[in-house]
Amino acid sequence: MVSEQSRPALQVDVRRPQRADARRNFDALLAAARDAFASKGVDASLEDIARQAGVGIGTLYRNFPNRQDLLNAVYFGEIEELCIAAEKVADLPPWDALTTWLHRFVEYAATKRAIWESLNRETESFKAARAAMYAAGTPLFERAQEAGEARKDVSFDDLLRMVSGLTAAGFVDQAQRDRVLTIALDGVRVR
Amino acid sequence: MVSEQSRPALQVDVRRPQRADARRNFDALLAAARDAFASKGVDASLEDIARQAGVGIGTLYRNFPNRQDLLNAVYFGEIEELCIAAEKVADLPPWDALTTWLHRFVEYAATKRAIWESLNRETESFKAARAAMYAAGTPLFERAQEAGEARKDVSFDDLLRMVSGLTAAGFVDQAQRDRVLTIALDGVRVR
DNA sequence: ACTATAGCGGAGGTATGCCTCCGGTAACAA
DNA sequence: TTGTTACCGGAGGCATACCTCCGCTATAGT
Repeated sequence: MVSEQSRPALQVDVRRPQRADARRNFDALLAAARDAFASKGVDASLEDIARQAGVGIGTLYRNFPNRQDLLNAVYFGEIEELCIAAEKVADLPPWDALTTWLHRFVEYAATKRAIWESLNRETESFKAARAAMYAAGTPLFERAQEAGEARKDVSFDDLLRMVSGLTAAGFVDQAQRDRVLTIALDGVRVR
Repeated sequence: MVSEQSRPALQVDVRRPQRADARRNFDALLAAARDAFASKGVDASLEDIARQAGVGIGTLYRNFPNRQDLLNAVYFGEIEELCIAAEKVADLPPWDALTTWLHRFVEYAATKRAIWESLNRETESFKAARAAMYAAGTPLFERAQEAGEARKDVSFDDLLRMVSGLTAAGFVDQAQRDRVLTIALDGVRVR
């Protein structure tokens, strides 16, 4: 619905610190948080994350005053990558563009679980991020529909929830995840 | 793999108490636990469950000495219903039998989330329950495959994880859940 | 080299959940 | 009705997580 040309700001007010040691810690925290949220969901222990990052719990809370701030930082980062990825596939054929993007979605989104769990959250910031992601992906989907490749009785919301639901779930291995994803996407394709 | 004729025992050693008040509490606990595990996942608070059931925490622990016992009681009950449901659809046409069972799976399984989360658990009891469920569902799937209705490059494990993954996830409403499930199942159908 | 200060990190207060224990209550039999 | 005892339920000990506070450390500018 929102159709600005330059992607909407989607900025988080978490500033990267100035001093070198602080920046190292900041980045380590983000990386650890990304892993933790991905493997344990949004309720991962913050103390674990700090320990994993090799910093004290105090440092975590200085950079990210509460759980939500940390989650946002990771989450919005990934959403932004997804938006960029959507732009990059724009010149592929409709169906390829869509599936390529969705596969990138699966690869990139280390926080799959967190993304999924937060799909229903009603925070302002989450709604904004969701909107940005939808704004990026919807055109790809509509193009595939108009090209007669994707079913018209399916909404983009259906599709995205299906994909993220599947990818967030735990499969035996990556191969099975891909296989199942492909199967599910086949259901979306016009036969 | 196990192919006994009468469904394997799959019994939990949780005996329903004798006295009338005790039985009431026992049943209330099971019902509350079913709800809680469904809505909050396997990590739902046991104190909440007791409160919800209107009994003291002590009563909960007398009936189910630990979280696992309670989870098993709920979980195995549902698995058992699923096994019975599989027998009941045996005389439908192959594809209908399969999808009917899967839809029943979605309806019955109030503990969808718990079932899903436990799919990867390596407890003995979980492995047993999983085996029972697979033993019940696999014939339906193989029949659909042999009838040329279901793809042969998909395993029953793929299918079940796809379905339970989807149903465990949170959708906007039941209609969307059904819609997405149908789409995904279309991907399994031979075109 | 020196110093001001941004940044560190863990001790500890608060909250919440798990599970045990035991004094009291009420169901059921006689 | 009365006694036995199965059963109740919450207080409280233990563990864990959240988050704050503040004395110490190490960076970066001069």
